[in-house]
Amino acid sequence: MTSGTVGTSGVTIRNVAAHAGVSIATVSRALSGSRPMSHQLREKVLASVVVLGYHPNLVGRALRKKKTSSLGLIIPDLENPFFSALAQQVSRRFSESGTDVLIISADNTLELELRAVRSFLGRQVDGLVMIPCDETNSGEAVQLASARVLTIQLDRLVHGVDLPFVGCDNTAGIDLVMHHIETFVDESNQPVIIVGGGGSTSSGRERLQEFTRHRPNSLVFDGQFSFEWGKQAAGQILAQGIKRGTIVSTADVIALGLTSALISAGKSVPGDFRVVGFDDVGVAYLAHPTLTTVSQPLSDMADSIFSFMIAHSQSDQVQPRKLFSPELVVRESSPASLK
Amino acid sequence: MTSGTVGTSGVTIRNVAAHAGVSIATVSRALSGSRPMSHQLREKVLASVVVLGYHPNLVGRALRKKKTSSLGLIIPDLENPFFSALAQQVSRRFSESGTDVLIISADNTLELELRAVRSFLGRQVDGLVMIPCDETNSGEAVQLASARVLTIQLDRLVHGVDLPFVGCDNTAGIDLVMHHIETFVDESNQPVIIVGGGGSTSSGRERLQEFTRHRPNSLVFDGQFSFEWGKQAAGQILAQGIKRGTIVSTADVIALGLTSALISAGKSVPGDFRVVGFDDVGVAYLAHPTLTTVSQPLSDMADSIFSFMIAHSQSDQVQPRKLFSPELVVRESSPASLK
DNA sequence: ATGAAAGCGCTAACAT
DNA sequence: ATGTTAGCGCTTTCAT
Repeated sequence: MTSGTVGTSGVTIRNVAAHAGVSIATVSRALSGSRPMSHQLREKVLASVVVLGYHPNLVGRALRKKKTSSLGLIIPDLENPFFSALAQQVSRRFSESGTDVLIISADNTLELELRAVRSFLGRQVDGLVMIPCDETNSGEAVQLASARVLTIQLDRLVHGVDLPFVGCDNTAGIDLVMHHIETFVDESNQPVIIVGGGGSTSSGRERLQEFTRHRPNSLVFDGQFSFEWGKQAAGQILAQGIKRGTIVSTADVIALGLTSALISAGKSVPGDFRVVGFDDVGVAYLAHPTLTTVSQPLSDMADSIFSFMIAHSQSDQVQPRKLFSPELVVRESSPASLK
Repeated sequence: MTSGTVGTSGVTIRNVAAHAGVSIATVSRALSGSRPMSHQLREKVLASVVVLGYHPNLVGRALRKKKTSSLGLIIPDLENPFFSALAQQVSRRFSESGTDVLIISADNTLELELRAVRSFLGRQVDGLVMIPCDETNSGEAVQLASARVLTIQLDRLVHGVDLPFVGCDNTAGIDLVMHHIETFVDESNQPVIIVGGGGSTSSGRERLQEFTRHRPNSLVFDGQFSFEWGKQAAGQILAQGIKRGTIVSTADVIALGLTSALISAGKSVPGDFRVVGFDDVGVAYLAHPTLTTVSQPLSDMADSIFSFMIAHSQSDQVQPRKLFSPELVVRESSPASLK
């Protein structure tokens, strides 16, 4: 091989040093600005960098500095629009400050989630943000992570582990929904029906519990956080001969499935069935009818994660759980009017 | 500090070697199985690994092996459901074979896209898959990437760079749509209107071109790939006093925005306006009415990327562009019936 | 079959 | 202000 023209480049700091006629330390300093140096020499080095097309090997740098300027983000499912939106906010917030956010999807699998944790730990990320897959069974993954790197749980809290958490005040969110219903719904005409997303995540469970606390005698259908379950639930409701109701669900993806199936079955929303969601995902306002739902302050949550990561890397105080207050967004599927 | 109980662990291969009373080379071999060794010794080493809670430092390994067992995936926008679905498929395919897929969102910005490329190159990913942001201006990022690592463009082709590409046969997709229209639509009653997603991406441009080739005299509205643009386009169409039509759009996100705005304005879909999308994103079948659209074989595309990456790392043959044939999915927004 | 030692690319002491 | 050198954690020759 003559001179690396193509392929995996392979031009190192040593090549740059040789080309510029300086030591490798000088090259390093010219790039980082970690020490004062003559302007002239710096220019010379920078010129060589450009000529040779040098790009620093971040692996070498990371090994030496024990720092990667990266944050790992593990999400259960890329296709859930709520998680995507959350990921986008976190990405944006850290990008602004020069930290690369690397995302791995756990594909709703505990095995892949654990592997993602191992991968990120091994790759020496400076911090880890995870939306755990499961309230109890993600414990191993979360514990492992937090024992080795600054870790924060997002949206879902794993049972029994006392670790930093940023999420939404689910109880308050449900209370907003119930207040809306008590104000605008004739429940003798459209009784409350609850459709949950399963008890395997904290947010799912908390929301479901608060609903049943308000309406202990209401019908409850419980399944997963998916469009598909929403469709099935609608089928089950109709199969029971129910003709009218106010269906409150613990996630927009469920609510959208519900609405879709109800309308396909010839029902009117909100005429026959009112439907209320939770999360305010982007498509909620595109649905027909547009979806009444609970909106979470995603951007504030991302800010909070960022602040915590910064603060913690300096001092060593524990972070309690940080809950953000959601807001009710009233749209067509359950309007602010009687009937 | 006494003995690392908490924090960034920091137990290295050397600690394991000391604990097991062997050399670090032996530990390495016990873990990798790269050389035959006595069963007894291996067990001893593995026991120490467990006792000490050792996890290999992948940064050290990568520096030495010049291989990271990771694939970089750059997507323009996490919140676009089509990209999310594509990312999920790619993730799944590579995960199965032990390669970690790390995702960075470019947040629809050329600057962030370039930074993502630099980041992945610096982190020495074994391969890079990118859905470029822009047909022409992503050239720098794609060129840089491909000069240093095996890179493949997904879904969108950057103009003028001759690099591996996996995508959909957009022309064929539009032809399917036009054939559907010619078969089932009375165009004197519902004339074709075209709503594009802008000319800055290859798929957007190709689809638009093929539409206008079929119907050179049709009205054309061009914007971006977003729900919001779909809503605006509907407003523009109605503002021109148009009462009926067959609106073909170059992406589902646009079609969903269109449908939403049309129905809000009191129009019937497909009665007044038929609407056809492209991509078949998950929510397309939840919309009201459900969306007639062109479906891409995402899983096959992911397989193709995987095969190519494997093949290329062995031989060195060039990969031509790989185009997959889409299928038409007929739903309610433009049914297979006249009127 | 096992150990000793070199070295991947980089930064940070430590010299000068 | 600049150069020399040690060493981050790991794999892989090269010895034995």
